[in-house]
Amino acid sequence: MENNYSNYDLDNLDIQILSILMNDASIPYTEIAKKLIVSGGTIHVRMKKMEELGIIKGSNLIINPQKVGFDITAFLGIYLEKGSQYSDAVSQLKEIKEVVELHYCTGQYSIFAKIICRDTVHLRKVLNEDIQSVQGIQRTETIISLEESIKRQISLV
Amino acid sequence: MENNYSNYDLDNLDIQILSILMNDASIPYTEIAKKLIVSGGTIHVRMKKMEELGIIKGSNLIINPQKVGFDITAFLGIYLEKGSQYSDAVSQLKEIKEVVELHYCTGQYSIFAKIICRDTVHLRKVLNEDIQSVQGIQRTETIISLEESIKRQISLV
DNA sequence: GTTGAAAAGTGCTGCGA
DNA sequence: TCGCAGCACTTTTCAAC
Repeated sequence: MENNYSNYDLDNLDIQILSILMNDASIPYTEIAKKLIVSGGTIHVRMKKMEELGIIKGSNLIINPQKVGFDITAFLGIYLEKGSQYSDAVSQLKEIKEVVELHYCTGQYSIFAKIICRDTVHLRKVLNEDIQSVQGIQRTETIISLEESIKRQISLV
Repeated sequence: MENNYSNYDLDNLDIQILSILMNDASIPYTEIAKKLIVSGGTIHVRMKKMEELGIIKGSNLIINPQKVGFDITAFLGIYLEKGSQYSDAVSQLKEIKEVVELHYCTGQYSIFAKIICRDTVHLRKVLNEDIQSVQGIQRTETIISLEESIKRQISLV
């Protein structure tokens, strides 16, 4: 695994290419090339470089979870019995497919998770059965999202 | 804007196409067609249908924020003076580029936000200057992520 | 709704500057 | 290191099933 950190030597062109593709990965290289006034080959070389450096981790399709029947987003603050149980708890939480994001945190919670469920019945099942059976968890606090008003990537410029 | 909700009549083929592309949007239709034993044209028709229905919201390039110099992820619980100030606060928070996710919530916080910053200096500037200048905010609680252990999409199957 | 193949457009590679 | 041109591949379209 490559080391994290470091800005490398991303120049302005690299940043602009990323900025465009971060919002829509389906834009063709030739169009980006026209917009930035370089050749398509240059875009290709830059992208390849950034892929090799691990700056680009891939691409994914964004779907509307509500439209495929997943209607509830919740955040879960998790208190662990002991901090040392973190990695154990994580590997158990990874098995729960509804957990889409998980952070090791400062502050009141040891672990902070984002989960997406179909409906209230589904959420209750995940909270009461799946989460509660993870060893090392003392107790949890649930915050339910009633509306996701912003969802975007960081702005590089 | 199309109405949200409803499962539509996504059949098994639609679900499987989405499942593949959600993890890697660069896989060619022809390859998906081979895997699911249908023609490339069918994949194309299904994708077009799902795009028109608003199920697919686009695609994006996943970048490693640390490698482009964004090293700190934080969650922000925001208390509003009055609940009625929500939409006003949201439009002001939208202007802060470091805010990448924002939810209207139940529970102790009115608003829950995710922000990504370059370093501690940058974070302090966002918290003390940008967030504090938003009208209607009473106080905030900050949770800093020391490690993102899981980051994925929902599993449709 | 699906298929298969033709047409159009894009990505990739090597040579030259 | 960058740009250009040719080849391979993909997406898109469409007539036929």
